[in-house]
Amino acid sequence: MNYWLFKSEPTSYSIDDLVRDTTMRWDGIRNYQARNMLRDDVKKGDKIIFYHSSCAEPAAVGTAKVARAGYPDFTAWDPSSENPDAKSTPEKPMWFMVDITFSSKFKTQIRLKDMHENPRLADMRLLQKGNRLSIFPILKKHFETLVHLGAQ
DNA sequence: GCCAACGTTGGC
DNA sequence: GCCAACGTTGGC
Repeated sequence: MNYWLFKSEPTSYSIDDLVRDTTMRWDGIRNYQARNMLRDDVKKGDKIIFYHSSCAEPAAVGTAKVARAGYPDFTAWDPSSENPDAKSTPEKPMWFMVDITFSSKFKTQIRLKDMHENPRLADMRLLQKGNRLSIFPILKKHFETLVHLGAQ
């Protein structure tokens, strides 16, 4: 069992969209580090912190779980998709995606600035300088701390 | 393999 | 809108 943090811009896809959809495809990732994790490391049943980025109040807003482990991101070879990439083909897929399912929406969202003030979260990758990956692993204690704070 | 130019992310 | 911190591209 691994734990992850997934970033999403709420104007594109928010926790409320996930509440509505229940399950969604996490597609369109076009970064090799993130791709490698989606392909090799994100497993069914893994737990996810859903995080809103690039918005007025960046914050962890809920949890989800992996419904389907990595499989080829077919939006890459669909020219009409939002993130087409002609270098990826059905025969040789270059990009991967996973499916995630809604688990919970936090009673209180945990703002980025609050995370910075919590010593238990100090070593979380989200808070490291220069972090720009859209998904990355976190520790169990990070997940549990965020869930605990979100329930208050 | 090096590195400059460029593009993107994301907090502020 | 600004800017730091990347990642990617492409000439050499």
